[in-house]
Amino acid sequence: MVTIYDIAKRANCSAMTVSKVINNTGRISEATRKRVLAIMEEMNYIPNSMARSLVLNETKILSLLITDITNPFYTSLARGAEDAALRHGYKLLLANSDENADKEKAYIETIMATRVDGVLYSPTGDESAALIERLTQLDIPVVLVDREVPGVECDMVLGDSRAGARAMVEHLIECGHRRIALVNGPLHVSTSRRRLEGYKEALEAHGIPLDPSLILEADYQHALTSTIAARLLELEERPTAVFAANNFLALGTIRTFQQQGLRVPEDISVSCFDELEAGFVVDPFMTVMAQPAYEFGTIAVDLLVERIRNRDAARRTVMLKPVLHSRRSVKRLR
Amino acid sequence: MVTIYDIAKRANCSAMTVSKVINNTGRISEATRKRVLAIMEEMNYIPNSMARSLVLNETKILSLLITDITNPFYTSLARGAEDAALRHGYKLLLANSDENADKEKAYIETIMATRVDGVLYSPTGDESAALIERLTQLDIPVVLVDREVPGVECDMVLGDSRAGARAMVEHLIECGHRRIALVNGPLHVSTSRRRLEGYKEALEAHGIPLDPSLILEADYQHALTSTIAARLLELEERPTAVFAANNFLALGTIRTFQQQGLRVPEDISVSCFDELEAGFVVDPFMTVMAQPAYEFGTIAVDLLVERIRNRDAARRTVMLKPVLHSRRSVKRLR
DNA sequence: TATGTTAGGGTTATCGGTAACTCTAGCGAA
DNA sequence: TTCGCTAGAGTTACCGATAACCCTAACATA
Repeated sequence: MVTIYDIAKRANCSAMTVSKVINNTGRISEATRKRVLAIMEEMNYIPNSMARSLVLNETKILSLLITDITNPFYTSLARGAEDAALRHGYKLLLANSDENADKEKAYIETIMATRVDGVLYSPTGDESAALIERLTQLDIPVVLVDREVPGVECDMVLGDSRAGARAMVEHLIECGHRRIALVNGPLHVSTSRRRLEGYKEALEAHGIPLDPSLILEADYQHALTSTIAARLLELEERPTAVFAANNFLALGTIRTFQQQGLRVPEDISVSCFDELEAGFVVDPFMTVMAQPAYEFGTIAVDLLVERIRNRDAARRTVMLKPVLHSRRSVKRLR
Repeated sequence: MVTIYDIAKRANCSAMTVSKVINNTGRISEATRKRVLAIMEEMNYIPNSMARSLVLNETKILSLLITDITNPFYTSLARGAEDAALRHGYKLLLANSDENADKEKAYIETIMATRVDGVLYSPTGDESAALIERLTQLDIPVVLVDREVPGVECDMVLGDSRAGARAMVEHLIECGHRRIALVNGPLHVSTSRRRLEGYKEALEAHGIPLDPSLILEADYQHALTSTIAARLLELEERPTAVFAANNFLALGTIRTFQQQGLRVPEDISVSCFDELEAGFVVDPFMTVMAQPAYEFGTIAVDLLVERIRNRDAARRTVMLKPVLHSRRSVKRLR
């Protein structure tokens, strides 16, 4: 591989001169500059960013750690983050923890070893606190995305899960539903807790008593949802509507219902947090509380870059409002 | 940031000893090993992978450059690649060219500067040949994924676009369609060319004359599809079925038809290459020629890792068979 | 007793680049 | 003529880690 020393030799100058040409620093005569540039071109020189980072103590790399790369919410977020990072002159290193704490830990280790300049972090749960702590100890700026972690202080970009959930459940109530189930994510994830809060608030505001048998907890990925959702069908008094805490939970729920011979929304209504199909599907079916995923990414990167520039600035939290899209999966009763 | 020198000082030994403990090389007494390990833990030591890579001339990073991170085909592929890379002890650096040659070039530059050990590369088109050439010149192993490039020799993992397209069009013919349109991707992408071939083969095999007005060319992303698909509706004799060369083209086509008041499949049938909805959608609608995207990723990484280990091995091409999923978007005539 | 071997470690150079400083010729001002 | 300045370079040390080699005490062997 060609180095600046090879260039220097051929150009009859020192490596420092080549470095100065590359970085446009110092005083270099026009003639020398052109000669060096020509030789760099000719020899197909590619700078070694590791050597550079080693001495500059800066990589110009940001890391984005998400929990599910197959979820459109996170891919949109990633695209937003990528676009923003490029705008700021950073590269984006994407990592996917798959909602798995071990994978997450391994990735954090890699991220630290890579000496990235900052991390966009969607933690798998409250136990991620220790990992965030380590990043902070190493003085690596962190912006939490989508999920917060109790006891951890840092910049965050969050959706308003509580208000969103409440609005969705109130929508169901307005559609005439009173027996409304919640298929929630695991409670060690902040979004699940907030969505549960919103659910409870809505019921209470409308004088509907809380029935614990209508509240289920699954994981945020595909696997277990069906067996869990099936419990709703075994209840003496079935719910008329289900609110799922994310898109994949809704999908699993609907599949379960269909396997049991129920039609959605004729027999039972289903709605969820996060967009599910739009953009992917011919005729969007699901009533959702959509989040501006792309903006999650861009805003988080903006915060992160500012934080890198100024580590002492006040901590900020940006709260993004979700939007209700009323579609066909919810039936209006009577 | 803590270095091995800091550890060494505290442990009363040389940096080399610390390095040996970390890498399990050389001879170190059990007592010293434990002492060093304890101090590393205590001081929160994180190795600097750049310094390491610099001297070892190896990064243990693979790069995956795809053209559209919002397309489920590529996210599945990415997950496969990630899993396989982790299995082999590599990290995966994900980059998204967005079907944009400039972005692609910039990413290739970054990839080279990062000195990754290998590249999984889905090129934006035939013009990518020059970029691949540069990678090869720098002796960076490349595996092409999904798309080949004329004149470029390297390992490849491809889908059988020709056979898949032919089988799909023959399926349409069996369903009674004879006037079948092709909404194709740009012809500077190899998959478009192969799908066009398959389309022609199928027609010819069944004695159906080729009508050039039924062959359209759009880009593989969302933007222009609608205006292009609209042309089909202006024809004197409309097609009864459309075969779209990828999932997003199909989506744009269907949207266009619906905006014009046509129903799919009652008024016109639509099918496409690549899975569109499965996994994302309640009730998959589209008849598709699905590709094993996840396997594209794992196999490509396997090839790449083998290539890294043995640069002189014979070049290999793996061809993956697509599978027809017949669903509701295609109507059986008569 | 002399020599060889080995465990357990240390020295030094190097990877590719950059910061901070130094050097020198040529020119202008005093 | 002498001093000082400046344009246009070059020197040196260092970033953090590792390879390759070197060193020494202790013990075994001839």
